[in-house]
Amino acid sequence: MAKIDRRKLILEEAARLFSAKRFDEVLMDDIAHQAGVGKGTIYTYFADKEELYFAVVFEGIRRLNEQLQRKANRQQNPEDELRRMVHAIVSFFSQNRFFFRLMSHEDGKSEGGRGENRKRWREERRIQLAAIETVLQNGTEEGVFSVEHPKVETAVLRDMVRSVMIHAKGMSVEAMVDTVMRIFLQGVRKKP
Amino acid sequence: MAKIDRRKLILEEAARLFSAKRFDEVLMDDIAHQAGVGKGTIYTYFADKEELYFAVVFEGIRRLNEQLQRKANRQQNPEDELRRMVHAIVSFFSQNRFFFRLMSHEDGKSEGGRGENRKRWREERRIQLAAIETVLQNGTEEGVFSVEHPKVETAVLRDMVRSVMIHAKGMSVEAMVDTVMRIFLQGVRKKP
Amino acid sequence: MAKIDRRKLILEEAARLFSAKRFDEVLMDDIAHQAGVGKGTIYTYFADKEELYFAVVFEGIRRLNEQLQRKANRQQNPEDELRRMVHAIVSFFSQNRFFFRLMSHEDGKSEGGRGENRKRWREERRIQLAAIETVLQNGTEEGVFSVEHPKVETAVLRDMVRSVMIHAKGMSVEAMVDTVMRIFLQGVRKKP
Amino acid sequence: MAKIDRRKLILEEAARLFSAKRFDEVLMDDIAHQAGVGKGTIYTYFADKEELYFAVVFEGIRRLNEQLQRKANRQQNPEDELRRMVHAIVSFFSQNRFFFRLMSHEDGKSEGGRGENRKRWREERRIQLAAIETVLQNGTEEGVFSVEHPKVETAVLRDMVRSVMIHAKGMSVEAMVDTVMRIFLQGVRKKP
DNA sequence: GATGAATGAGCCTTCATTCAT
DNA sequence: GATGAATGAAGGCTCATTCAT
Repeated sequence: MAKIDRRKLILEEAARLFSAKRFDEVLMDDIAHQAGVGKGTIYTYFADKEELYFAVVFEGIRRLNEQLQRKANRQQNPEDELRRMVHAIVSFFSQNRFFFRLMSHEDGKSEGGRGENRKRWREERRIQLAAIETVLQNGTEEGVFSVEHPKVETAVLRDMVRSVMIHAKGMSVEAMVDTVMRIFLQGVRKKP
Repeated sequence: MAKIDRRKLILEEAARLFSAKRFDEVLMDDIAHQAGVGKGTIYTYFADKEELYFAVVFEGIRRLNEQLQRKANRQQNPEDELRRMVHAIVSFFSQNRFFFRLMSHEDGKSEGGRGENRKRWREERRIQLAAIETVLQNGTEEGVFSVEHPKVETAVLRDMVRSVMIHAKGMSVEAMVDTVMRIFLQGVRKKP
Repeated sequence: MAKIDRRKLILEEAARLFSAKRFDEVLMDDIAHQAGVGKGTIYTYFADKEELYFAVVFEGIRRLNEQLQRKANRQQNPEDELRRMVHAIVSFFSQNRFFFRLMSHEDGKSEGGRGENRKRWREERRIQLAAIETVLQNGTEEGVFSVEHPKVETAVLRDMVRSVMIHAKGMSVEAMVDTVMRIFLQGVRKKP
Repeated sequence: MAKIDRRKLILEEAARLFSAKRFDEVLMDDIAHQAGVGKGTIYTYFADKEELYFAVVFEGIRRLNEQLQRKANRQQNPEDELRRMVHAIVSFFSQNRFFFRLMSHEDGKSEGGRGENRKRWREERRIQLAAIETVLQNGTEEGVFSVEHPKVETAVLRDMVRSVMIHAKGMSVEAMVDTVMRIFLQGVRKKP
């Protein structure tokens, strides 16, 4: 028993490699070798390099979405719920630097990938942002938040997390969450 | 006279293509063809594909830095100066979607490029952020801003611009600047 | 079974082609095609065109050295032993015109080849000549030969073989051996 | 005045380079640069790289033939005349290592060069060997030499020179001539 | 199912040659 | 005539993909 799940192994090593190098710099050979499987085996689980690549990206998004869904839908004050979600994102990426880098890459690219993936990519991102957006909107309805363009504010929040993670490498998870929340909630303007 | 500057031509078309597709999806043939020069000509100006790629990236950074330097160093109140800089960034990228996408890609990549480029990349980014950071710090000294981690807040601001530009595609430049400034300065927490 | 040895196949066809044309006139495509293998297969066995080229040259030298070693070390009179070796060289090259031409090309070239090959080339040649030199020296000790510069005389003998083979194309192997031996042993001066 | 003869300059540098490297390793750029002329200038004097290459080879042969013709046709004893010719060859090549190497390369090649050059090459070589052959035949008629295959013995003599020059690098011109003459005239068999 | 040797389409790069100055 | 920037045909090499074992 404990039969190794080759698909998962491949996915993990591919994530590690794709996050560290350009698509063309990552060789199927490398992935196979790192995953400890034969090169042909990869093609048992994934149609081609591109499919594997997107499988990696989607897997990352899926896992994060899972975390976000788990943290959301709780009955509590919007600021706390928001903090919980930011915490979930930071935690997730702290433990999955690969996905973090990967998902950053893709953002904003216009082509690449058979439109099929492109489309799914957008959909997954939509789902992810929707989870956060819901919290922002609930907060607005409760008079706690003041958001003018919910979708934009949502994206900005998520990207602030990304930014802090890149530029505050030494910081603890808690400190990063605090920093994001402080800026996002109250801004940097000195209060009287 | 008015001899065509082939180097510039190549750089421009390369920027356009690299911003739209993955590195390996952009063919030297395409670039040459789009730039209306012979394929060999590219190699007169750039050692290889990678060097061209980074030349494009660095050219974008250089131009933006130029804009930022021009807008900064003015004697005025910090909030206005900050707005001017955010405006400069948004304007620049609105007119140079290529560079925008390109510079996003590179951020956060860990390898890729003969370390040489990697190093220079970091340096260029440092210069860019320093221009913004100075404004934030001046504002803090004047008691207008309240920043805890200047470098982080600086990066966050720049990435907020990036985020808004990606997610608020329809918005006017002014509206984008307003959105960024509003969130960055006062946050989304409803004021009493 | 009787699986085809692709490395050998490639080596053989490469020898044939390299001996007939200039290095740059021989295409990797041709070699692959002639050998009946895919182009990529060549690179499974040889790092690049140059390595293949030298592998061919070295293979030729190695085979000839083998022949020479087999013929030498026999207990017999030096003239007969020498004749046996000359015979071995002539026979070998008669059956391997490729190697013959190839090995001639390289002789005397000063650069070319990553020094590594250059060095090995000299070493292989040294071994080859040493086999002949030993016979000359034994003969000298036994008072049968009169050589002043053993290394030079050795090289001259080998090159006489080369010369006869080039310029006496119609001759039988035996006749060529006779011609070489006659000139080398007694010279062309008319004896009284 | 003293207008530089560009054609000669190019020919000289080309000889130097072609003798040191493989045809494909010698770049027209290098030749132009070494000769201190523009790349285009080469094409004013030579149709293409191949023509330049053969012009170099033929120039070498022509010069050597000139030397041989000058030394021959003298009324003197055959051995002395032969020695004078061997001396001429050794001297020539000692001062023109380039041509030496170059002419060695070509010998024995089967293809390469538009048949035109191939043909001329054979012709030039024939002329060269004929000068030596004449002396051998005169000597035979006078009962001084004993040659069975004049053409072969002639070629062998010339190649012995080549061989000694390669393998007795330190030797003086005189010593090389002596060595060649000794072996060619009396052979290495110990006389009683 | 797993494997990796074999494959060849595809692309980067080189460099002989041209031609506007 | 001399030049060298520009050119693109040509070819070495890579690497995703296949398939016999």
